[in-house]
Amino acid sequence: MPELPEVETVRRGLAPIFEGSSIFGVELRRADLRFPFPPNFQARLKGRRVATLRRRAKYLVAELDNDDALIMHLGMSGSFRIDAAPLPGDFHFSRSKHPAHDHVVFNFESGARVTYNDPRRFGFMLLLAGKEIDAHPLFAKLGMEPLDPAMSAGALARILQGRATPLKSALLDQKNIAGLGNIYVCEALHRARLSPLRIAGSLAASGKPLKALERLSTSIKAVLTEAIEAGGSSLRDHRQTDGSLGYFQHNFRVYDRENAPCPTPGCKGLVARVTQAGRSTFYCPACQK
DNA sequence: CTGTGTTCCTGTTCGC
DNA sequence: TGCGAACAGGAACACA
Repeated sequence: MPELPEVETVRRGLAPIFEGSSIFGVELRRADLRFPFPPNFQARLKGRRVATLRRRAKYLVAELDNDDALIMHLGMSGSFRIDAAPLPGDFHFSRSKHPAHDHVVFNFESGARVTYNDPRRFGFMLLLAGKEIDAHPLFAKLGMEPLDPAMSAGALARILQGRATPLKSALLDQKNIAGLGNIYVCEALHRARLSPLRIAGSLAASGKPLKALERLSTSIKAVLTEAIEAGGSSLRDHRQTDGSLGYFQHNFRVYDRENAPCPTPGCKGLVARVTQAGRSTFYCPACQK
């Protein structure tokens, strides 16, 4: 599931539990996810208070009171679940059988419990010293946040200038813009009426008017903002931290809608599906140029 | 610098 | 109904 809007939705769900709370203990149900957990993972978290829970690209960053940071990535299938605090003496709460693929459990001193579940285990967790984050390989090359004020037609022009790669690939590359994934790239390109197959650099030749890039910038911000407001998208069984479903998937214009009529007013096209870099791209060949 | 293919895993869906 | 193949939101990597 998790592209920027889903990760942001998770962050908003977890923040009231994490921020200002002290970690009583962490349970690991296995030794690794995508990567092994860092050495002394549990010991380094125990007793720490979480200062803030922020998001960078598709990463969650829990900044701790000792200046360490817990980095969490949801991969393809990761999700968090918040369980209500148990009543005093509630044995069942702590002893009940856990669902399949519950890999990490955070117990807070407040009694709140947050469980990380990830069937495919493409997600991972790291512990970094606060100072190390920006220099870490996973963060050092990340591009700009698409909802940052710095994101603009001009910024897109600088990124895309001279690039021979298809526009979709360029937008999916986290080194250019950080946080877009397959769904929202398809959706943003449709809104901007730009073909995912178009060579990225062709939009940004020097001296070229920025009109198309203005549309792209606006579309990216709009689709992400709307998706966050809708609580993200729930494909398959993905849920928010409180168990409710996001509903932005009902607003997809092209994603997973092969052969559906193009939703652009007045357009007679049908949504097509092609493969780029091994992944499905959905777009309207009639109105996306 | 390119794009493509592969890999890490499991679950769901689709075609026969 | 069963069974195998294809495919799925990410991202690093090797390779040509």
